[in-house]
Amino acid sequence: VSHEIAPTDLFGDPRITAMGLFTEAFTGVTAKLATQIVSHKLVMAEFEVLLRLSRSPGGRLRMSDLAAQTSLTSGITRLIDRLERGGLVERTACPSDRRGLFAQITDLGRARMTAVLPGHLELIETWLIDLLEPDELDGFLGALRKIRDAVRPGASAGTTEPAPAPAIQ
Amino acid sequence: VSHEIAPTDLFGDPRITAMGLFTEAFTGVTAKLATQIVSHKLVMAEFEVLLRLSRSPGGRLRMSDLAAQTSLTSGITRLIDRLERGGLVERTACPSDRRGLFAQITDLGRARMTAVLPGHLELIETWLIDLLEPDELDGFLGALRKIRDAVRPGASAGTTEPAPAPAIQ
DNA sequence: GAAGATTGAAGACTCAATCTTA
DNA sequence: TAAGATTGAGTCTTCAATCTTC
Repeated sequence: VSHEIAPTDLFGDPRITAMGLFTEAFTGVTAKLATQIVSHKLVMAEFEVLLRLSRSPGGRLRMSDLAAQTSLTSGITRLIDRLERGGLVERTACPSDRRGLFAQITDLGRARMTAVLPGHLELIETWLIDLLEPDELDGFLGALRKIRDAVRPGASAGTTEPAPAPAIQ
Repeated sequence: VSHEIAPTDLFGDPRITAMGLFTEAFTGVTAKLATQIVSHKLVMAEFEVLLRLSRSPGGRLRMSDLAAQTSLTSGITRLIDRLERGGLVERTACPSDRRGLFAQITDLGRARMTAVLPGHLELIETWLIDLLEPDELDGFLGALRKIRDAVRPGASAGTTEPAPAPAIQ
């Protein structure tokens, strides 16, 4: 990109700058959202789980599906423990496979989400949507989709389409 | 299936989808980078600290500056403890203010970074740069810069004047 | 009193081992 | 034997309290 930078200057590489921008923008927005979520007695990971359950048919998902979809690779058991202790989710048996368990959102859980979401959406609007011109936003989301599809093949199932593809790696 | 979404459907709001895309893309890229960093006996936060030290004049920064710049709000002391135990950084006194301490990268620390960075840069190229067309990348980085400047005023030190802090959270 | 940094305690995450069921 | 889920041990993070220096 730039001819003025010596090829041995690893630390000043523009790719580092690009990734740094990605990190600072994302963690900055996330910090805004986290503050509001915490004010409703939830942490980010709990909010994420409740949101996915809210959007799932029947308000429930298998523990293993939650583990695959969220960033929590192995901590999902104790996260559901905490939510269950607070009455926001319930564990229910899976009839077709007795190894499996559903995490099911409760009425209290839905009420909590209904309380959190309006403010949450406003913050997304303020710190993401409103900062960009309409076509700039389109380009931004298009780029994110390309990246997401590349780094997380098969992850487009839970967000827009209810069709759950069997996870193949 | 294309039908209108009811205005009261909080859970299906497109703003949720936009933020979800942001999250999945970022965490997906980060996961790729983390794997390579771990293979060099570092974790992401340690790599971040060493990178900042590498890019700083004299290879050193105040503990408080590191705490402010990274996502570690209060854990910087123990992170430097670990790096110092591994011989990658050293604590040195700050002559002008005896309350302060510098974290200084060692030769061993620089060598470690020199070993990690080429592969790191390749991964950024593969999972971020190469996925986008040149002008698409420009637009993407421009959008990230706008967002970063809004959510982290003052983080773009040296480029432009720091923006005034927003009045409300 | 306030800022820079460290410490202890509590909570959360990760990894491997374990248990049950397919 | 493999998959879904839980558990225990160790590590890391967070929060408030503390100590030193400004």
